[in-house]
Order: sequence, then C-alpha cells, then structure tokens
Amino acid sequence: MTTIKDIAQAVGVSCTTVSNVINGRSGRVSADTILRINETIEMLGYVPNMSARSLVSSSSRVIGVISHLAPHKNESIVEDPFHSAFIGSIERTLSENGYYLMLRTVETTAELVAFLRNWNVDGLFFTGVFQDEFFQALSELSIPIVLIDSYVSHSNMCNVGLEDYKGGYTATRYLIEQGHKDIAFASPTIRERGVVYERFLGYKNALAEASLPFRPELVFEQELDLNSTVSLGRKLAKRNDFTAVFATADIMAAGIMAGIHEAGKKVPDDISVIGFDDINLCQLTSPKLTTIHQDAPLKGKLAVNFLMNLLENKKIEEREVILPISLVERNSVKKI
Amino acid sequence: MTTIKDIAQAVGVSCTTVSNVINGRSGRVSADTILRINETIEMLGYVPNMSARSLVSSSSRVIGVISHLAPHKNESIVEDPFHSAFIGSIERTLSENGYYLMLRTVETTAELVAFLRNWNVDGLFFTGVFQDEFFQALSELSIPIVLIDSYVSHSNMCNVGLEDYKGGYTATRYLIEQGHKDIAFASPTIRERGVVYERFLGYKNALAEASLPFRPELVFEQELDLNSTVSLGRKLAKRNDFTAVFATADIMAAGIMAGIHEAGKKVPDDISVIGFDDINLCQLTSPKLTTIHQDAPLKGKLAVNFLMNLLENKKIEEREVILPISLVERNSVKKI
DNA sequence: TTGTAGGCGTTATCAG
DNA sequence: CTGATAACGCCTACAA
Repeated sequence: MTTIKDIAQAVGVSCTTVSNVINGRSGRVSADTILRINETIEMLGYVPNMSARSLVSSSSRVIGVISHLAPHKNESIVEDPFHSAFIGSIERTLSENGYYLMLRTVETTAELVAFLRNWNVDGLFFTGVFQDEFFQALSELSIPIVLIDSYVSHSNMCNVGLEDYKGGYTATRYLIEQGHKDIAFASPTIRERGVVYERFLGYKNALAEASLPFRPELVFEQELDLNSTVSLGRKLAKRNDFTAVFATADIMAAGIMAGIHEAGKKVPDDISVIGFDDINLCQLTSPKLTTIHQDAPLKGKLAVNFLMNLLENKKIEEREVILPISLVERNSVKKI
Repeated sequence: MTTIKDIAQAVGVSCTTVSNVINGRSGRVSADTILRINETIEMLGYVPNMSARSLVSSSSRVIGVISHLAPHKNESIVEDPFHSAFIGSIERTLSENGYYLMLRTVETTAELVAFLRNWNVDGLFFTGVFQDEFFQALSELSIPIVLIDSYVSHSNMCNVGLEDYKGGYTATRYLIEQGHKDIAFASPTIRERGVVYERFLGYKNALAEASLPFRPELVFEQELDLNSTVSLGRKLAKRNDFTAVFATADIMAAGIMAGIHEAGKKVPDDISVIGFDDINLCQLTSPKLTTIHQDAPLKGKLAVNFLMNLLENKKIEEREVILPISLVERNSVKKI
C-alpha cells in the first residue's frame, strides 16, 4: 500500500510537504514540487487512507442513512420503492462531493449513537422521525442531520418535507368534486405529527369543508405489505357504505385495487381509488392510478444540498423546504 | 469521547488489559478484572473507534455493495426493485455479524480500487459482472468477493446465481404448451455470459426442442425504464406476427402490458405475456402476471453467508449456489 | 496476570 | 518554502 511516506521518499521531500499538496495548501509549496509530487502520486497510485484521516481529524466524510426500525419488523428503508428511489439519488450526489454512504438499520438510540461514534459519522439522513424519545436523542447529537418527511424540528436540523396536508386535502377534494360523498381513508398507522397524520387532517378538512360527515368507521389502518393491502381491498369490496378510497401510498392503493378486483368488483366503476406518491407502479396497474404526485429524486437532491451546506457551515436561511404536490389524473376515479 | 485509555485509568489497569478484555482474550485476564472493566465500559459508554482499529489492523469490517454503473446512465442498483429487495436483507445480516455496509456506485475500475483502499474494505458484493475488463480488475483484488448473478468465476470469489437458463427455457416451454408458436423475446441488452444471455439461450432451446423456428425479428432489446418498456408494449401491439412475449424482468413485462393496453389490445386475449422475478408488482397488475419465480431475500442471505465464510477463512466446499426457479401461473397467458 | 513501547497513515504545530 | 515531531485510538510483541 502506497502511503504519503512513500511519495515523500520517492520525491525526496518530507511527509508534511506531500500532505500540504494533497490538501491543496498550495501556497506553501513551490510550483515545481507540487508538480513532481502530483506526478509521483499518479505513478504510484496513491490513495489516502480514510481511517488515518478520520483518526486524526475526528471526522470521516461518512454519511449515515438511517433506517429506524421497530424491533422485529422485517422491513427496511430500501425495500420501500419510494425511499429507495432517493437513496440512489443521495448516493450519487454524496459521492460527487467526496462523501461516503453507510446504510444502517438501528432499533434503539443506543445503537445509533454507537454507530455514530464508531465511525465519526459526519452527518445523517433520517426519514419519518416522530416527536418521540428517538427524536430527543437525535436533537442531542452534535452532527448535522437532515430529516426527510418529518414534522418535528430543531435548531440544528434541516428538513425536507412535502405538502402532506395539502396532498390529503387535494385528493379528497378531488374525489368530492367527482361526486363522491362517502370516502374511505386507508393508511398505515396514523401517528401524531407524522406524514400520514397530516394527510389525514387534509382528508378530514376537505370533508368538513364540503359539509360531509367524518365517519371513523371508514378509516382503515393497515400495514403496507402486499398481503395486508390486498386483503384490505377484499374487505373493502364487501362493503357498500362508500364509493371511493383515498390511500396514503401508491403501493397501498395498488394492493387495494388488486383486492377489489379479486373480490369481483371493478375500479373505478364500483369503487374509486386514489393514491399518493406517483411512483412508476401507478402507470402499470389497470386502470392506471390517479394519485398525488411528489418528486422523489428532487427530495433526495435537496436533502443532500442541505447536508452539504450544514457540513460546510454555510449560512442557511431556511432550514426547511416543503415540496409541492400535484394531482395526477388517471383512470382509477369515476365521476358520479 | 471515551477511549480505551479512559477505561484503563478508571479501572486502574493498562490499556493492554482493557484491549484484551474487549477483544475477548479472556484467558489472559483475571475474572475480577474482566468484570470491573466491563462495568466501566458500560458506565462510561465506551464505543470502539473503528478508524483506529482499521488503521492498525488494515481491515475495517466495512463491506462494499457496489453498483457498477455505465457512465452517464442515471440509475442505481437501489432503484431496481429486485435488487433493493436484497440489499435490505444483506444489511441486516451484515449488521448482526458486526459488519458495516457502504453503498457505492463506481464507473471505472480505478474508482473501485480507490474506494477499497480508502477504507480497507474487507469484502465486496457485486451484481451482474461480465467477463470484461472490470472482472479482470476484480479478480486481481485480494479481498473476498461475492458475485450475484454472474456467469464468470474465479478461485477467490463466490457466486450466488439462479437457474437462468432453465428459467428462460421454462417460460418459453410453458408458452409453447399453451399453444403459442410465435413467441417474442424482450430484454435489456443481451450480453454474452450474462444473466439475460442465459435466459435467452433457454428461450431459443425451448423453441428448437419444439421444432419452432427462432425468429431474430422477434427479439427486442430495450432499456428497463418505464417509458421504454411501455413504448415497446405499444410497438408490439401493432404487430401481428406473434401471440406471446417473454420478458426477462417483471418490470419490463408490466411495462409491456401497460403499452399493449394503451394501444387498445388485451392481455392475454390478444397477446400473452410472461415475466421473470416474481416481484410484488406481479400481483398488482391486471391481469396478474404469470412469471418465473425466484427468491430474492434468500439470494441476499446466501450471499452474506458466503461472504461471512470467506471473511472467516472457513473451508468452503462449494463456491457457487444456483437457486432454483419455478413457474408461477397467473393470468397473463392465454391457452390457444 | 499485567504493563511498556512502538507503530499503523495522516494532519497540525512550530521551527528553520 | 520545507521539515521535524507529536498526536489521534488502538493493537501486539515482548517484558516483567
């Protein structure tokens, strides 16, 4: 393994000089020396040892992408098609900026803290944080953190979020405009101050605004895995007390549609369905899924921007970006 | 930050002793000392500094998951729903075994080698390697490598693969048994010694075995992104010289189905479609997609097993596992 | 059973 | 402009 020392010897200078060149402190070194050093670096194929750097500088250029998992749940952030879409985007931008991405699933705050110290992690991405003990732990951390889709805030964090409330409102409002009066709501567990909660509020307010009653019996909380959503669809197909469903995720909406079809009913003729996210899947179901669009790659890009600014101690005027949503009309909602 | 030294001082022993305890060399330390040290570690919240360890041991417990990207192509391994399914599985198992996962997209072998040296990467996962310059570079590396879905082999690598040939054969054979005689083949670029190539061979041989002619004009190579596959579907719908399509990936099959439907034809009445992978999506399209099943999470698990054995220098009888495929009949193929 | 000392590759400080 | 030297946290001979 080629080290800085090897370079120094080959060129006939000291380690310090080599280090200075590598770190761009060119003011202190003669142009000629710089050239020779760079040539030798090229020739010998020198690559910096990040461990050594990290050791001496207490910082590592490692960015953690944390998937906070409830114990014993068998899913991960990457398995969610929506999230995996911007992990890719994050990795590339990070990489372009000279950072490295570690993926880590943690269950407890202790695990998280250990991980951070293990590697002198420089920054963190976190999705879907709630106002709980976990958030407490996060806010006590001294490294830059970028939250994604989180309705909590703290002075040393940034957040890139979405118009979730408006999304819920828009979806419901659209259904109402299409003549629906009895609208079911399907989502994973609704937790206070979470993304789903906001969409839920939007749903309720759209109802209220149209003087439609909110009917708790039409709220269905369910896991997002295939089996659960499909069987929810079957269950919904058996009922006759509503004409449309708003699902807070496309994968859920698609599962519900499949279940409805299995039960021998039709979307949108018997039941209308609207989703949320606008992932590719929406264009692969039939009927194609009407949904609320959000820009996942952009979310990733903005998140990385935030983190970069935080890491470089740049002034940040706004610590939060809220991305807009928009309605994408396809064919899963019927006008009645 | 608590170090080994702090522990040593607190307990009143030397660093060596603490180190011995941490690394389980309990033979050399008295039971009492071990206890006191462990208590103090707990109390002070000591966490090992991996950079320091890595520096002194030239090994880091970092495992790289490499996404080998053609330059300027805007996709990543995590964006493929099939691959992301087992990255999750990999991360968890790795984590349970005390390893860390770095995700990295590389375009050139130089980038890859730099990355490995930067972090003293201990092992590597790699998907879809071909017999090319990149493979050359890999085989000269001295660290354990586990290939996934690769038809190349080398003494210091393991491979977890799939019965791709059989999959291609089975899919085609099934279509033939259902009475189809003119069968199109849709896939991304067919590269020699690649997964797709094997499936293609299976397709051709099934045709030959049934004395059906191989018609090159029915082979469609296309990118896997949504737009490409859907437009391929539209294109296929316009032709009348075949009755069924075998697509080598479910996302492709689903896109093709969508395109066919857009063009006003029906699956399976006008054109039958069979896919490959059996991802969740298959159960969300209508008709549901008949496909060749493979077990993605198992693939991940086996890959990690291989790597663990390699890392621990265990004897490995077989350096390769080929997972079985099976046909899953749903509703996208018509008997004619 | 425990301790001492040297070194892993890099950076930073300070002197020349 | 350049070079010693110490330090980061940990491990491993070797010594006691």
